[in-house]
Amino acid sequence: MEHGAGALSCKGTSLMSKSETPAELLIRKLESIGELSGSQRDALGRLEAARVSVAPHTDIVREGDRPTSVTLLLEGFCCRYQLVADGKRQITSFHIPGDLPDLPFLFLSVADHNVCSLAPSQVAMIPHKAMLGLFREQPDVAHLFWRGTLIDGAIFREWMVGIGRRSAFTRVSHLFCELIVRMQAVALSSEYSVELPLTQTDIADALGLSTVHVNRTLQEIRGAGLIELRRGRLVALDWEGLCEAGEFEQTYLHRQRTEAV
Amino acid sequence: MEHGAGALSCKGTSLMSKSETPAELLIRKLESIGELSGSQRDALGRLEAARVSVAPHTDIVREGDRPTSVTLLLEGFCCRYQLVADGKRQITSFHIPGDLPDLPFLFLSVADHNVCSLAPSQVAMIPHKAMLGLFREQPDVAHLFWRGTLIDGAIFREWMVGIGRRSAFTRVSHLFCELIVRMQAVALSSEYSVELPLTQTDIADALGLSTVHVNRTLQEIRGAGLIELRRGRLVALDWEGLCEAGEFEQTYLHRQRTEAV
DNA sequence: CGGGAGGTTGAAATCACTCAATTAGAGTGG
DNA sequence: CCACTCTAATTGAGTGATTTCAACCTCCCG
Repeated sequence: MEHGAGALSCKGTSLMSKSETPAELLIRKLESIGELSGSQRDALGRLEAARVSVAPHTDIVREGDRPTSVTLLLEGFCCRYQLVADGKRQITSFHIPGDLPDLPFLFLSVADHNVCSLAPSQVAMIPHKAMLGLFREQPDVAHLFWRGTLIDGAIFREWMVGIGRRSAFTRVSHLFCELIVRMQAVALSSEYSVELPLTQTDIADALGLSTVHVNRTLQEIRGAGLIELRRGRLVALDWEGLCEAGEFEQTYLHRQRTEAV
Repeated sequence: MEHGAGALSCKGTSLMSKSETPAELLIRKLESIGELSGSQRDALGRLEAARVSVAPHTDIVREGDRPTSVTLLLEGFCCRYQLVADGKRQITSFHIPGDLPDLPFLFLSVADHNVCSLAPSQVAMIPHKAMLGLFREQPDVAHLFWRGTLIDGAIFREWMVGIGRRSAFTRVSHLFCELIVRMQAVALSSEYSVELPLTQTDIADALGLSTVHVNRTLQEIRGAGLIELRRGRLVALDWEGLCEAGEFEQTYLHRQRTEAV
């Protein structure tokens, strides 16, 4: 891991896909789920943060940890996961740039699950103290972050419904719909095409399926002409059809507005 | 539904199991997951609230609603649930007295799931305005409520792990462990015995199983001498064994302390 | 041009579901 | 107090979705 401390508003390095600062990304994310005033944006810009590169498949938080800072994903992809007795893995969420996967530990203190990177990633680490200071200064910003964690919860519930009550075909389609909409919201998609560095094993562990079955299900979805998925790129060839196949209703994502592609 | 407005601190009616006010219950709940100062307790006591009786199997919130108050469950039992295309139901959480099942809609505005009672229940309805006023006055209390919703999220994740990766036997055992610990935390259990007004269909819908399979699994768990379950009362005959069978680790519940029985 | 991770395939096994009755229990009204 | 009724629990049999196991293929990367 390379470290680099500094203000969250420092300019992005060459690795940033756009010349955008971490603060700008965070603001964009928050504005995709609510509204910010000028002074609130300013306060967010003053957050201190350390910038870190994370190799793929590296744990960022481990069960039992007591994190002292919050991780803002700048680039890449990561997930939350838990392991069960016999070694099986359940991925409980995927995270894209703009997400704060370990924000819950700001108030839960001790980590009850793991967070790890799935692709080479860049993150900004914001000390808990800085977050709490921001919340004291701007309580409404705290409420917006809270809203963010509540949307996380809504996504958990939606996944639960999928794992518990939907067929493999529906589940996989639904996941793709969700990821596309979420990535659109932070402008990480061109049309209905997104970069998706997931293995079939990752998808299986997220949806409570076996790899073999995910493989066969993907072939079905491809066969229905709904998607194309190769080399880490997912394209929805038939968005309407994919939504229908996934029984996807995006209300649970609680977008303020969906940004045009 | 009978209505009755008044301060949240008004004395409970005859139906209250203990002569405890709604505010006292709420304080007890919050203190099971964190700490409150005297002035914070006072502020909680000043919350205005309307008291309502709810018949069993009555929806309290419906998908698409825009609630304007928060529901504090005083007595009884309720759950969150979602329906899928073919009519199947997934219960995403169970709620016991002290819980605020629709708190998320304070910040999400539009309900993305349903909340309904499973038993005859008493609730206190606290206007959103009153909650927001409390949060303005006592930001740390807001953080404690936030912590509560984060624990909700942790429970969602744990359920996801169960539904996705654990056997029916483990899942059912785990659910019982969780409910017993949660009810102990608000002193609703005597020893390892709790009132549990759930049908096998409810359990099935919560765990992503069929009723038939739940029935057979219960027989197995009973057969192993771990529990007794009749007429709405669950008794853990072998607590250690039940925890082991359910692979139950209670860290995810993030108790401040576990109250003695 | 290996080597390795990830993807694909086939066949057999199984957990859990569906369907369809049957039984038990709690509440109701005569 | 007993039929009646409705809901919940239970049982058996047959089915099916998904898993497991094990092999093989493919593509990327050094």
